[in-house]
Formats: sequence, structure tokens, C-alpha cells
Amino acid sequence: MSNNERLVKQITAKTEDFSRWYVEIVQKAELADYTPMKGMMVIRPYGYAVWENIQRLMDGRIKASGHVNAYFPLFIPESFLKKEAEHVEGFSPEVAWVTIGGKEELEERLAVRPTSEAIIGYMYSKWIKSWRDLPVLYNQWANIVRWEKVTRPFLRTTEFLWQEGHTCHETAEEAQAETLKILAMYKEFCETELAIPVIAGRKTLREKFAGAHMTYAIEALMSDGKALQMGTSHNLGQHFSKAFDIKFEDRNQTLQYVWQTSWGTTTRMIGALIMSHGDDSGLRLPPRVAPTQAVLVPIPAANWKETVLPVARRVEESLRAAGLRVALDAREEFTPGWKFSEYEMRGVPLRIEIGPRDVKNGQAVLVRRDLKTKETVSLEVLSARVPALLEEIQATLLKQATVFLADNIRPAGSYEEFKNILETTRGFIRAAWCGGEVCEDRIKTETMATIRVIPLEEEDRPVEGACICCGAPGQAVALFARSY
RNA sequence: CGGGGAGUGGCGCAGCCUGGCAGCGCGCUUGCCUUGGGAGCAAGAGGUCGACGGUUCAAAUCCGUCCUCCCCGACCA
Repeated sequence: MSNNERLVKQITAKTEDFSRWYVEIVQKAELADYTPMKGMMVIRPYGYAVWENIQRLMDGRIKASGHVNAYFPLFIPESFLKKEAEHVEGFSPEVAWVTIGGKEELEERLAVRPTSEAIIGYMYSKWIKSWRDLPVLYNQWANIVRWEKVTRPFLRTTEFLWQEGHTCHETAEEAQAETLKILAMYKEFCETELAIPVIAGRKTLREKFAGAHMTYAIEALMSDGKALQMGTSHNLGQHFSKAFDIKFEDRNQTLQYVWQTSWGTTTRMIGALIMSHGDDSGLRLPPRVAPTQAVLVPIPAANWKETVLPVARRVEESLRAAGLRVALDAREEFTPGWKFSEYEMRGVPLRIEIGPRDVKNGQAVLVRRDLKTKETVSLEVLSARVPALLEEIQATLLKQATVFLADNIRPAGSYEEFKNILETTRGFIRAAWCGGEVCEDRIKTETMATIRVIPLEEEDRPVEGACICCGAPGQAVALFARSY
């Protein structure tokens, strides 16, 4: 649409250069900005407000399932990190170290936490003595530092914010149940709140968390056809409890190591919102996490401050009373048209226009951000219509993303076809895998695609077909994709 | 960490090759006038040209080192 083009002249088209489109939205919608330090960004108030909504909604779920919040130190002694061999091995390339305090060299250097299993494990060993102490269901909201080589706002930054759950259980079965329960909760969260459909599944051993017994993840598909991991849930088995000596006396009076889990979601989810829902005009935020759900734009005329503005203020109040996050933009230095574009860029789900004509007719014009459709609504029913419309917008975003996901999961009958999909449409490729790391590596080297997950729903079914790579009998059906 | 591109008022860029007064558009400030899809006119403000060092009478421009960002690859939420 040529009209559209004109309106969004500042943003690079999504189809023209997806990466550039992404960073432009991040900056122009004022979600985040770069600092002079590599990979370190400022989450600006608008972006942080999205995070606060995510946090609030996620925190509610975490607490509803019996978990409690706590806070552990930012610094972790090197000796702690070293206790779980695979854990250090996996994280050492990206750990930042503190070696000096004030002016004195430290006796033992301190890691800036890349994740908190080590420090939490140490504390758990002090606190847990009996089966009566279990389960321990802790969660922490914290910042994390990982010295990444390639960084991108929200998707991969040196420092990021997250939530990390750390639980201890009496039995392996309980730990496994917890791992899957959280995975299901994450999936439900993404779909309900973020309107992003995800595929829940198991990671291969190559892709699992360093120190975990088994890693599960939810994977989403961004609109450029690349996959993004939206959250992980690990069954840690007894790896850390053995390393940190977290023992309890069980119901039969024998000493046992606890069974643990850990799980996390991060500010990366904001990146996923951008890349799942955004269009050429900018962001499209799902109403449930949008900082502003509806923006009122009064249309000025001769004496609009006496006529239009009071009506707009009353509407604002009534919507706020209905529990909605609304804003009234009565600034005179910008024209309505300018504001329309601005709020589209920032992804505000609904725009409410009130002008002289509307005041005369006792109505308002509602414009949806998702479909850009307009409707005229009587002021009397506005506070009922707006929440309903917001729900429709939430549902539409989820539906569009769900259709996109379904359309972009393709079976590959041969390795040639597999490669061809990656060269053309991208998306997920559903194919059988022999379970061998040799094939996994070869596919990665040759196609840049990795096994994102072995979907849970596939695990109950018998595996049909041969390994897409070597032709040996398939051991699992996996979803492959290039990823962020 | 390898290959490529870039860094000049807030943003987008020209100027660099061939050294000689730092420019343009948008934005910003003030005033008038406008306002239903990024209005118009007028007058203004704003720069150690990414940083450091070198060459030169003279450096945005030439040389070197470093930093940051973007793209494409090896490692990871």
C-alpha cells in the first residue's frame, strides 16, 4: 500500500532487511538504546514497562504454583562454580570475573553470576536436612552477565534480566514432574500473555544446559523463519546435589541427595514480541503486556479545549476506572496524523479518536493496531467495547502467529529437500533423527540448522522414517531450524 | 573470535579520492497559523567530525592503534 509506505518512511521494511527493521523498532519505539559498552543496553521506560508486565504476569504464575521468591548474591566464588565439572566447562567462556575489591587483590576471584545454580546449591546444602524440608520451591528475579561475543538488543546482551527457579525434591519423579510442569506453564504464558505460540520439547544432549540431566525448552518461530528459544526448564537430576552435598534424610531414615530442577525466562521475550508480531509500521504489542493498551487522540478544532478535550478526559477516566491502561495525548505541538503514526510505531493496540464530529454525535472512532480497521462506537458503550476489542486484538495476534507457525513446520523427505527448505522458506523442519551426535553436527555444519527440540507430543508416537542425515532408523522426530 | 561495511549537531546523510571557513534534509527552540493519517511560513539554537597518537604551515579528509554499531560465519537465554 503506497499510503502505508509514506506513513512509515522512517522504518526499513521488514522484508527488505529484517535485522535492520528489528534494531530500528527497538530504538525508535524507545524500547532500548545502546551504551558505549559492547553488548550492554539500556532498557528504556517503555521497554521496561513491557518487562514489568511480563514480570507481573509470570510472577503471579510462579507464586500460584507454590514457589516463593528469594534473592541470592550477584557474585559467586570460583571454587563454587568449579564444583560441577560440566557446569564450569560450559560456562567458563562467558563468565566475567571480579579480581579486585577496592584496591586489594582478592584471594579468590568472584564470578559475576552467569546463572545461580552454584551459589544456590551451596546454600541449599546448609538448609536442607530432612524430607520434611522438601520440596524447596524458590525463584529469583535477577540480572545475569554472560560475556557474549555477538550481541543484539534483547536477544543476546552481556547483561540481561531474568527469572530463575531452583527447586529441590525427594524423588526423581517429582523433579521430572516439576520440570515438565514449569515447561507447560511457560508455554501457556507465551500463548496467553505474549500471543506467541511455542513448541515444547526436549533438547538434545549437545544443546542441553551445562550440568543438567535433561533440558527442555519452548521454541517459537520468528516471522523471518528463524527459531527463538523462549524459555528453558532443566531436570538437574542429582548433578548439583552431589557436587554441593545437598543431602536429606528420607522417610526411611536413609541419607539421600535431593533431586533438583532449574528454569528460566528472560528479557529476550521482548525481542520475541517484536519479531513475532511487528510489521512494516512498527511494533504490534499484545494488549496484555502493552504498557498503554489504548491511546486517546483528541482531534483539535477551533475551540477544542472546551468541546473535545473534556469529553476525551471523561472517556479516559471511565476507561481507567474499567481497569485499562490508557493514555490521553493532548499535546498541541503534534498533529493527529503524527500521533497516529507514532503510536503505531510503538505498538499501542488501540487508538481512540475523538473529534468535533464525534462529540456532536456522542461517539468515538476506534482503530485497531493489528488490522488497522476502524469502527465508530457510541460513547455510552465505549467502556464495554474497548475491553472486548482488546481481547479480540490479543486473540487475533495469537491466531496470526499460530497460523504462521503451522504454515512453517514442514516435513523433509530427503536431505536435499531439507537443505532446500532452509535456503527458501526457512521455518521449522520436521524430520526423523538417528540420535547420533555425528549427524547433528554434520547437519549444523552443512546447513546452519540445529535441532531446536524433540517435541513432547512426538515422543509418545512411534518414530516413522529414517534419519534425515544418515538414513539409519530414526530414534526421534525432531524440529530443526536456524535460530537466534 | 574470523570476513565485510559503517561512525560527521538528536536522527538520516553529503563532504574524504585530490588536506585550506563544517554543510544539507528531518527534528529541536520562538512566533504566527494550522490540526480527522507524520501541515505551512518566518526567525533562531545546536558540532572538540567515535577515541588516542602520527604526518603537515594546515587534518573530518592522509597514516597507525583502539572503541562501538551493523551484516555474514564459528560459540550461547
